[in-house]
Amino acid sequence: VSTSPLPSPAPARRSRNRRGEGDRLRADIVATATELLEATGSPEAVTLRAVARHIGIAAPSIYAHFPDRDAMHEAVRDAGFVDLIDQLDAATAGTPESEPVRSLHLGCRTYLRFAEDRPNLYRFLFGPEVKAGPGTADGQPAGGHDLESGLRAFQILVDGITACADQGRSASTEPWTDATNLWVALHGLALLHDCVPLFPWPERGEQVDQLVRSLGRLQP
Amino acid sequence: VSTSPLPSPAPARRSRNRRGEGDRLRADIVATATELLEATGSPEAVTLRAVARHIGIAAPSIYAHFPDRDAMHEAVRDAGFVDLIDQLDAATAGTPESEPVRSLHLGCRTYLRFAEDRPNLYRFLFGPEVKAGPGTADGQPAGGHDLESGLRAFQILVDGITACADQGRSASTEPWTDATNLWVALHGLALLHDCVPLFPWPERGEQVDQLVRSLGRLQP
DNA sequence: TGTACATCAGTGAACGCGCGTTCACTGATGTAC
DNA sequence: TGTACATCAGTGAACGCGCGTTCACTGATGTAC
Repeated sequence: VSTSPLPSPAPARRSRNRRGEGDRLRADIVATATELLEATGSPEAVTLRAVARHIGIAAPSIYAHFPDRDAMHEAVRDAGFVDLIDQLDAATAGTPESEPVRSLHLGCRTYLRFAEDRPNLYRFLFGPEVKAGPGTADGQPAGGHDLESGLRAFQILVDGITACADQGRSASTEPWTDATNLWVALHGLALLHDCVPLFPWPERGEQVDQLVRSLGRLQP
Repeated sequence: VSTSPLPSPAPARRSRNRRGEGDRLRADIVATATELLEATGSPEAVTLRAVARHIGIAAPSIYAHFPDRDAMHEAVRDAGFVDLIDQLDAATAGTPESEPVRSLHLGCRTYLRFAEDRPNLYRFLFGPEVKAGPGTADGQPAGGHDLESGLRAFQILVDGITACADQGRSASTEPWTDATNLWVALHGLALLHDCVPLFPWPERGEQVDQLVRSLGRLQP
């Protein structure tokens, strides 16, 4: 019926895990839920039934690994943050300490490439989870979920600017504040880019570099 | 059952419009749908039935004014953009041409206040609408919806920076590019602020001013 | 002034759907003796 | 080596729900004559 790769259920039925390997299904669930999210862009489409269909299991099987749908979503978010931080770590780990400017640019470009490559996942990671009280229909952004993970990624940015300032390559006197501004700008760029694609955007790499220079107060 | 103001349906039944005033229901639908969106933060919660419940009409009555649910959502978006642009126009219209810097700051602060006051609406305005082909489950950001409206709001920013540059208050040589950077930063600030409220944010007004100065290349 | 009638602004019941979740179950896999 | 049995990794049917949408309808409001 559908020709797109993911939303059509897997044809074959998944073979049952051997004893003691039940946790493999958990990993499959998170991976499939993530793919589904990336393909559809909407968390509401990542239902227990849809995930089960694509894996080739019965829907109730998910309950062995997650208490409910929200827990599954949270697992997707957690795994996504791990991916993001891994990529940032990998990108900045390769650069020598003697080149903090290059390292900072690299980090920011990597951040943006992640958001560019996986826009729907990125939006989900930083999107607001509405948590509604039982029986109530009103929702407030939960906020603070994964604050730890976010702060860890953010610290990379602060360290980058600090390193530049230490070597006289940046005029920043408040790296934390400047890093905040830079993060904010990268976030906005990532989201607006894939939300208003028809806008006459400047060349992307150049725009990132410009933001890094301006907000990181890099010397010309 | 619920104590929150909106999600509990209106108690009384709405009195029928007089003849020739059927369009008043349309306005009520858009207003109620907008309120519902702002209260819940999730477009999925803005269902035909929920809107009808709160107005005090039967759900099928909506079909006299909108062909389907998506059309209702689009009307909410359109009305939201009108609100935003009205506020921006009002804010900048009051400042004299001799003070372009103040005008630019005012415009940006107004933009951000809108996003701060109505975060769920703002996120919806600039959020991606996924349009799925019939029968298919995959979604791509529609993009380009309301590009006109967006460009009109954006032009205010470009004009602001140009005016500053004309009077030697900004070092910008490419107002369009600089306005893009500024818009991106404002957007990111608006979204991150209400999505990660636990982050130790700098004072908001100051942060906006800093972004305007840096990205608008204002002279100290 | 009276009255038949068109139309406007809706209503109420019903449909089929996919969803989250529950429940009792099943059958292969490994283990104790 | 054989076998009873516990447990692991799930299954299949069913529930109640809210949803978008359809359909035939209704009753007040205004209008033509």
